[in-house]
Amino acid sequence: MNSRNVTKLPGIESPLKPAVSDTDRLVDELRRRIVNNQMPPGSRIRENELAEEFSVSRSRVRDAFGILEERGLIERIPNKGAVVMRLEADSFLELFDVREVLEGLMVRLATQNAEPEYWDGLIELFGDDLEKAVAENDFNAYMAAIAEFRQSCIDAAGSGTLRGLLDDIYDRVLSMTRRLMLVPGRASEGFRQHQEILQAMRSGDAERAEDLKRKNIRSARQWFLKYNDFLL
Amino acid sequence: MNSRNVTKLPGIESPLKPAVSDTDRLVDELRRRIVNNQMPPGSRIRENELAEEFSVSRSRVRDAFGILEERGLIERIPNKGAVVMRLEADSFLELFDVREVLEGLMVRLATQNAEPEYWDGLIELFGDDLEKAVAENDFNAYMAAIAEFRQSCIDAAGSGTLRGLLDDIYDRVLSMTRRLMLVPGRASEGFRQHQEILQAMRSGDAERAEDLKRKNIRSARQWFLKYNDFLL
DNA sequence: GCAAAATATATTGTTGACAATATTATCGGC
DNA sequence: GCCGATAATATTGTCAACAATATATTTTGC
Repeated sequence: MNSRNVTKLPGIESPLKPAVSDTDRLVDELRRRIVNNQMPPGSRIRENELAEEFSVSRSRVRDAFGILEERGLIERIPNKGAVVMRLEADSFLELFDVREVLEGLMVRLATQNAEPEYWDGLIELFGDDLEKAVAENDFNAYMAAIAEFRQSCIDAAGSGTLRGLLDDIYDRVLSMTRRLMLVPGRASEGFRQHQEILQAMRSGDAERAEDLKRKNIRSARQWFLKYNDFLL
Repeated sequence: MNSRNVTKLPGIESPLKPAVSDTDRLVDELRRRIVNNQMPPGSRIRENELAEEFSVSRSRVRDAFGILEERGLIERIPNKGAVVMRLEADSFLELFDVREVLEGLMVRLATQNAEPEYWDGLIELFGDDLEKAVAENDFNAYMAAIAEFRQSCIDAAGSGTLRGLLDDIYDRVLSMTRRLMLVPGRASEGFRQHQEILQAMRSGDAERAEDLKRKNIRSARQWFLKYNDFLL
């Protein structure tokens, strides 16, 4: 798969990407800013500003915008400019739907492809310490654990096609995931669900793991629906 | 088929944007040629040739290439050029996997959202006449029916996000779908499966429809696996 | 003073020229 | 004739100037 779809997890540097063009660097940095809410939805982005800031020609910025647009991270209005994509509640619900089936597929394939011991590290990670951290509202620790779970699953699933789709979706929903974590009770529920999923994966029950993962996303969807007035 | 913003906001295909740019026209035409095998996988595509043929500047061709690359239809090797993406057996299997869950989601949502009578037209289409046509190897009629089934489902599902994903995948697998139809027995099996799915949808059983659709793709995957020496 | 027209500024869209790189053709040496 | 080096050609990559469009400001008429 093309190099552009490689998504860097926050904080993790991907070492296997030597040949990065100016455009790629721009895409990466802009993506980072968008998913970190440094450029909140609706922000206007001017080609000249970025070209100057990164000391590249405006053409490169333009190319980067094209890619970001195709990924659904920004919106370009002809002759007016580019703004960070603003998601409505409807779009989030749609994204939950596709996440449900795609992440379900992810854990199913991962379970089928990996040896049971592959999951021991994650099972330990999702242990008592993290449970305590979640109870004490240490969201950074939980987010990091979730990210590692996700990455391990994608790696084990071994499908570049799936990885590309999930990475795209991840970028679009990351900020919402973080906000959803603040809803009282959601984090601890999500934690327990991940424990269950990991048990199913460890025991090699791919069908059950898929089903549990789907339930996991569905419940997240429920929480979102209930609190979307506060979340959006 | 408004090409560019496939994964954009859900809802109305903006009728107020007939503003098709040169780039959009190029993307559409190249997409057409690729999925119709007029430009078979591996074909080299030169920027200058296309620029001249369509009487546009090379920059537009370049922009179009960027979009096609992001959609996985072409591959660009730096300083070497662009070639129509060549899919290996592995990639096809990966695509079957994601099709399984995404098309399953498609029929589930469609069943939930549409009135039962919505499917009467399709049920009639998948009737005795088409069965006879399939038996007599009239693949054009069958392909057209499949396309209509697909389009009706996507419309009923009403998810712009899902539509975007499915459209991308469709482009990548269309030529394979056509070839798979030639395998003796596959077309008639697919026909029966679609009849079953439609029955489930008509009766409002979304879960069953989803399950049947997933089985449908899985069986297509089996046929592909068995005959991939002839198909690739 | 206000509204509409006219002007000025800022921003995006497009192009052709030029640079960098890869591919092909040519040429000598053996 | 074959092989490697070198020149010629073709193709892609980059840029900066210019055009088109939208936005902000000023002017004008009443």
